[in-house]
Amino acid sequence: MPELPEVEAVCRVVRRALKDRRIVFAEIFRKRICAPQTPSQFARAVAGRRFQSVERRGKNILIHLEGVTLWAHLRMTGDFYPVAVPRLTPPTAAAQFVLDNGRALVFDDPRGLGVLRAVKPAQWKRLLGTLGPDALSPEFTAERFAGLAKSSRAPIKLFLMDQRWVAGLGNIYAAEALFRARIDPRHCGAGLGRARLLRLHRAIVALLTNAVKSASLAYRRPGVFAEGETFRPAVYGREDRRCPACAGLIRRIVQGGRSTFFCPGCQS
DNA sequence: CTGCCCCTGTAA
DNA sequence: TTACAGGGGCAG
Repeated sequence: MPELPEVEAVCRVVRRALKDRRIVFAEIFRKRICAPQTPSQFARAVAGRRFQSVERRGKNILIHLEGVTLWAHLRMTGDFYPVAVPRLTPPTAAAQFVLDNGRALVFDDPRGLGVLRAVKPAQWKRLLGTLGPDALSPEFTAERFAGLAKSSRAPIKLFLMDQRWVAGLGNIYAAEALFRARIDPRHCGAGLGRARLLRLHRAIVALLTNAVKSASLAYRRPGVFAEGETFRPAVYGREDRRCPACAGLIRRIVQGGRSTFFCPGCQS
């Protein structure tokens, strides 16, 4: 999935598509997507509502409509994009929102792991309450980050991916940030010095800031989050290839059931 | 902490 | 055929 930068790019697409629009009705093609709400409950909740704003926190998308909020999570393969002709919805579409200008916003999701839900303020506030600060928000300060990491006994890679501490990093950017900060993903936060934690904080912010620009620029083809020059991981997905910094071989290990890529030479 | 689950697609 | 995929919730 889309991690913070790609989700941000999707938010911009949604904002542009829904600006000044009203959702006439919604169609659910995969009922799991809105569970535990039934498709008709969900559709009824958003039908006829005028769009207000889009908010993002980490990888969560809140589409505020008049009177109700549409909470969306793209998980692994979710994606929003506008279509001109609502009848020509692709087979992978999980849901579609038909708008008052005759166009539609499609929620596409080949794997169907994504989440759509109509929520009231109390619910989405509770949801946000479980999340740490967005990695690109002013609340994500070096002090706060270092303080939290300092008391964590989990491997730092897992700490970074835990949305309760900082929201937005996933498997790719966690690995890339650690490479950039030259920190071994197996170390625990408590075992890292303050200087290294501050360096990691800076690496995260710099990496994501840059990636937001690339992702938004690259965002054109539905389902494709970054292509070409815009996305060149240094370590992610590059097992046994050469490290761009030291030319040593990149390694793959498993942490929390997911692949971690790192350069043993650079990251200690 | 690990492993399994949700689902489908793709590559080895 | 198997392993793996940028996520996350759950049970043990």
